[in-house]
Amino acid sequence: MTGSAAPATGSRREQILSTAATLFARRGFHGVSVVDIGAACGISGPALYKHFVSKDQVLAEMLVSISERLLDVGRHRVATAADPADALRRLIDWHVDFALHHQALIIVQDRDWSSLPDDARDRVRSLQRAYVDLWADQLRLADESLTTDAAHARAHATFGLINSTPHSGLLPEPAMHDLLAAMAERALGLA
Amino acid sequence: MTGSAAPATGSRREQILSTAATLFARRGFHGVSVVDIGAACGISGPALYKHFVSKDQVLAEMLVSISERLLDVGRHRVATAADPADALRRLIDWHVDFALHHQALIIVQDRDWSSLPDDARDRVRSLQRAYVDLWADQLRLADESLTTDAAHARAHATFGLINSTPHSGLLPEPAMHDLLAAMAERALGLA
DNA sequence: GGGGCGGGTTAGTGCTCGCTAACCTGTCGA
DNA sequence: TCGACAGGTTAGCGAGCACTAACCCGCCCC
Repeated sequence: MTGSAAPATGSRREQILSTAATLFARRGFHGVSVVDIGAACGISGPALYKHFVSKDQVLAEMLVSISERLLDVGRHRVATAADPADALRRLIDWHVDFALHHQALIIVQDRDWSSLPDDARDRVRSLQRAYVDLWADQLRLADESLTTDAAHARAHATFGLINSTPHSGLLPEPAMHDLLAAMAERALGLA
Repeated sequence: MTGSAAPATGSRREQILSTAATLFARRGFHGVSVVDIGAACGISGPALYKHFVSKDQVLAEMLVSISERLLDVGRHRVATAADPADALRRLIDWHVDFALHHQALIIVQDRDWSSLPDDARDRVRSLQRAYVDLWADQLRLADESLTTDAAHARAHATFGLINSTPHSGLLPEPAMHDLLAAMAERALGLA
């Protein structure tokens, strides 16, 4: 159930979403005005309200949709895996891929989630919780001595490792992918 | 109220710094007003300007001082290490320790550094660069096949792993310390 | 015992922001 | 041909912000 009755052709809408993501990543949600967003899209200021009901909603739509996507694809990867260790490797691969291709969203998600309106924040949090659980479940299947808290802590640490990529875009993409995936696998003891 | 046994010099200042760090971590620099900071300190609003020249300066002082401390202690740990692998283990230990005891500062540092005034931002960035170099140098000494870019990327990823701790304060502190240090060592191939 | 002063107060200023109002225009279906 | 409407414009409002001004009060030193 993604964003219900959207007029399928949202090219301006999507331009706004991706432009806003970049700006939010750079200066933070509260550091970017609707005039800034408009200007970066070639329109100006209040024209944004022809497409979104509020500035908050831009953020909300951005974060809800990526949380849904992370979880959906993650679930699919787990479902098609051979065993827990394989599932974890496929989760790592997916998360690294996502982080490398959506660096701005990664930054915004963990910096500005607290600026979300209440309902969207609840939704994002429950999606994220489900995503962490997905990882934690596989971790516990792969190592039965793990408590749920320890499994969650390991998952969070791995996200931190992978999500660090926007802070150091030094390597070309395939090399960066391999490096992060290898480090994550070793960190989780899959090496 | 406060009359007795107050550590005389700068106590208000430091109360403001630590209170502000907590608030900035929770809602972001731009999401916290000077009135909020004052209220959380038991004084109100503009009283802050008796201690700091601006709201920006509160952030600046906070981030510069922790960047200096990270680097200073880090350098000392390296200087007193037996070999590169030992140095890396000691760096990991120090960073984990710092992250666990200053969770708010960790969050603020990588979320709000871009809100710093120019001079402070330059200073923080150069301190952080020196700190990353400290790690990268040891990584290259421990593994001579590493390029400098690859070493920097590994260091950043390790920071991401360790700095994830504010996102999951699930485990008691010593257990969390051990878990993060072990994951970091494995991620860097020191296990 | 009076004055400098550190550290607090409240009132107010000017700016920026999110958002609304009112208006304009090109496109397109009947 | 026309009129509805999607998507743009500028003007302006009200709130909230960082910061200043002006004042106050207890403490310490001479």
